[in-house]
Amino acid sequence: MSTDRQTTAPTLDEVALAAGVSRSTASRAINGGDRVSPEAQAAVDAAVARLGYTPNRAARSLVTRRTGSIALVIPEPDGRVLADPFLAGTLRGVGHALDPTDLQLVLLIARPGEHAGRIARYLKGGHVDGAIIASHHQGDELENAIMAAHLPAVFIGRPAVEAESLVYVDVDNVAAARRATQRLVEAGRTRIATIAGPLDMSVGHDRLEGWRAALADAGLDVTASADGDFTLTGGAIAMQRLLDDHPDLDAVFAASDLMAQGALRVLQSAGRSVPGDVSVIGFDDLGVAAATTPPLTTLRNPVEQMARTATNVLLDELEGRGRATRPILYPAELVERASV
Amino acid sequence: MSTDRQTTAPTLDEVALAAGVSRSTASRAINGGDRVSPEAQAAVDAAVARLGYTPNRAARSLVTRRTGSIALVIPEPDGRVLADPFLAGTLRGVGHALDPTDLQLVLLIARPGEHAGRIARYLKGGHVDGAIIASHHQGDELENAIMAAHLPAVFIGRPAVEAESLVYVDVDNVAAARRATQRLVEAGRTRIATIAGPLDMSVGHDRLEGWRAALADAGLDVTASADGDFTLTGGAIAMQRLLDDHPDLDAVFAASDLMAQGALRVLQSAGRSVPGDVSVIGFDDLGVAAATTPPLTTLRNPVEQMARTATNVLLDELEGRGRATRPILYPAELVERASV
DNA sequence: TTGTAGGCGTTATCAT
DNA sequence: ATGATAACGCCTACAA
Repeated sequence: MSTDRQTTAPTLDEVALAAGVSRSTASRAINGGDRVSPEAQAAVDAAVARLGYTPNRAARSLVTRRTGSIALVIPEPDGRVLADPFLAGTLRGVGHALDPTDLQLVLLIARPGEHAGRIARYLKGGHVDGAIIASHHQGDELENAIMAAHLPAVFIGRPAVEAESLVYVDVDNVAAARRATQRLVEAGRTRIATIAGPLDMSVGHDRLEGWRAALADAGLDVTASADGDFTLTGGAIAMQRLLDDHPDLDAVFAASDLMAQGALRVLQSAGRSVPGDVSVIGFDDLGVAAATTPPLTTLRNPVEQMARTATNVLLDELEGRGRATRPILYPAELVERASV
Repeated sequence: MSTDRQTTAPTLDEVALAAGVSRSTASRAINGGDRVSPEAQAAVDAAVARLGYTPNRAARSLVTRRTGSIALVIPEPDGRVLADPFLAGTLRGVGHALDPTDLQLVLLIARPGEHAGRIARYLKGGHVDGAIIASHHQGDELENAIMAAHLPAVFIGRPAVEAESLVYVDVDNVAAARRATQRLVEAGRTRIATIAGPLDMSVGHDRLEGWRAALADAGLDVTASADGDFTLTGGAIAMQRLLDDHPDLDAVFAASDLMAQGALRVLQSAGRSVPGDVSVIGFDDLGVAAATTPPLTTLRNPVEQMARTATNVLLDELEGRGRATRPILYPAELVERASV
């Protein structure tokens, strides 16, 4: 009846011994308990509890050829995304979806200024069972790496390279941007500008397209656009440029709240009141929109939801429950505040 | 000379075969190359490159008894931290410090409403070689779990339970808060309130203490304090309460920029101008301080730096390079903007 | 310097 | 239902 601390972690053998069964039976009892007598099962359970046994992941992984972990890839070369509330939501979503799973989340972040080569190599190295790619740019080679490695993966945001085998979850950016712009039209605005996102990302591209489509529908001019980089400063610079080139603009659709916030400041110092002189609509509603002056009317980006779905899709594939073949698109709802 | 794709990853055996050496020699060549002839080394290197060999982590881990991964623990029960730029900086810092290491970062996030039990269990399970604990509350049991498991770990932020064996990196919160408050005194303010952080976290506690100390030094009143939860809303609520209880206040030190921002809004709607009627100082300077109206004077929180240091300290211990025994404290510099 | 042999802790196959 | 036994891929004495 000694209670002395084992210095090394208990092994399956010790559990088996303590339970009075063979190692194989113990193993079965621990994994699902198929073809195990109730008594054996109970004995093993007790032994496990008493010894505080946890299976050795490495050993298990070696034979099952499963690592028990999936990667969350953030190939942002300049670390920008990390400062974005987008990442927080993504992380939370993935984390929650993984909770019941006992799968580990391995975070892969690109170094600043680095191309995604190292990450691609890692992914191909078989270190993870699957991957979720969170934000990525044209030309980062991730798609090819994933296809070459036959690694189960799902993208959050439409990949730059479209291919049958690449599954993704995304916001319906075109429709959302269109809706936002329509809202501006409904408000009686006629000279509607946009601050677009980076054009090497599908988000940037799609939101710009939605804006264009809505203006085309309304028969309005589609020349007033400038692109930012999803940061506050980028938004401010773009706004300034728009103001210079189109001093008569009366509305702005910004592809992110952060950029909208930058725009707000520039408009303010230019003496334009919002929404008096100029209406502004942002995108995301991840915290900053409610905190600006005036609070931003915006589109709610269901990041967390998307991340959860992406993870579940990946899990389905890992469990052999089949794989999604079509993209999954979420709508982004309009949130009315005070900037229109 | 066939170039056909292997469907399974190459093993050490195949590398050895291709290089014309034994498995052990190949192994040595791959791990540091000690006691390997130049020719053998070259042959192995070539084989590795040609085959695209990557050591199987599980197999290696099984024999070395090292997992090759460390955990970043975020035991925030309500997911709040995730929305905070603090996490972004921490992540970046840890990530960078890990770059040259080929150690994996495993992210452990508490589920909402959950106590840290599951995480403690995971840590004790020997799944990681070490841990960095990012933000934690009194009573989350992490300290005990870590001490019991003899797991190398470094806290970012002073742990609630103080113990010799618990090493941590932190901002010198007391000194910083004191400096901020002094600045307010220097500006001629005499009725200086504070919006404190959560008091079950050492940060909250320490910054409050700094504020008290400075006021005591100046012989001023120390009754005007209310605590928030590091969120914008929490800051706003606290500010309102302060205004109700101490309508004559002329300065506020908020323990975070987010809370300061909330305070700013309440002050504004109460018709108090900043910095005309009331001076405000925040804490963190992680993006929001520069974006408020007016821009916040604040204390720069060197999160990324801290995270990097914490990681390096952990790495030192893992490499047997000894362990830090005393806490490492960083100063937080005052950043002058326009709210004082 | 090199190779041989044994073992790390699990799971999986196959008799029993 | 149970229990030997053989991998899984790698590292590391130890012997040559």
